[in-house]
Amino acid sequence: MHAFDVLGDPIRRRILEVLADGEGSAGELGRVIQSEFGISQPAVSQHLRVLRETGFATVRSEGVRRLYAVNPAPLAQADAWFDAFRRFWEPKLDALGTELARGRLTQKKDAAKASAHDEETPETHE
Amino acid sequence: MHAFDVLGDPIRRRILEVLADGEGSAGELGRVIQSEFGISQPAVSQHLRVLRETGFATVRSEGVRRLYAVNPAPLAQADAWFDAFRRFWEPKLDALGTELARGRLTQKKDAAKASAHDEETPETHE
DNA sequence: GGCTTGTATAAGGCTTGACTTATAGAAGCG
DNA sequence: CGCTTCTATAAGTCAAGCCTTATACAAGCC
Repeated sequence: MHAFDVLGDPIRRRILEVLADGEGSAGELGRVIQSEFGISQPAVSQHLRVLRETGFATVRSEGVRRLYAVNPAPLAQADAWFDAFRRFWEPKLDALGTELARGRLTQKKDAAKASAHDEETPETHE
Repeated sequence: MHAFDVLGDPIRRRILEVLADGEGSAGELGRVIQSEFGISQPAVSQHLRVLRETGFATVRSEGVRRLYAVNPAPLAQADAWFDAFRRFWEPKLDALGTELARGRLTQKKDAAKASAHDEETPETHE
């Protein structure tokens, strides 16, 4: 599943937005999402699975709870697709400034580490 | 159709990438896409329709040709979704610098104009 | 151990969207 | 005009993904 397919689902986007405020248990997320979208607990759990398996979220167990958190690397990678188009709407910045603003220089290693997951170039075309 | 659903398709992403190098006719695009993905001419035309109808591409007729070009506004808007997560991978910039880098200040009017299209808040949640 | 709470998986139905082939429409040329 | 080129639309098939209900599993408590 490509990154943009993952982000194509409004429920998964919402889950990530909630997680952006800090980690949360499956139950907490479930209550928020169920109240907002009116879907069942298993449906939420299935979305969490997708986020896990595609690397957009990480989990850790704490007692009976499962605590989810945002994993930034795949998000940063998806966002990088827009690089080819930024010149259409961003004011000119010198190259170094742009790199700094984009975080490419300081985050290269992190991106490499985190993308050890998969989804690198799964299809024919990326 | 949400922006990320549009971008979820690898063929549509590829079309936009090709168009990033400048406008091209449906036929030129068709030849590239067909050779790369092995799909039919109508399939390409249908993808072009989606890009047109969602505002990601514009068309103008020139004789018998139909010339497509990138329309940056919806792309910029889709990219803006990542704003909530940039702090995870971007180095700190003072607020003004960030706004400049993002192009929000100088492009606000363009974004407003172009989003007259639709897709603003089509579903219950955005 | 048995109950309760928290979470995940299984199985099946339904919808959506992307493809195909066939065909239509529009512009230019002889 | 009739033919060719370029592009779009129509209709139908098929697969993928998201949902539901039912159920399983895991941890803590009595």
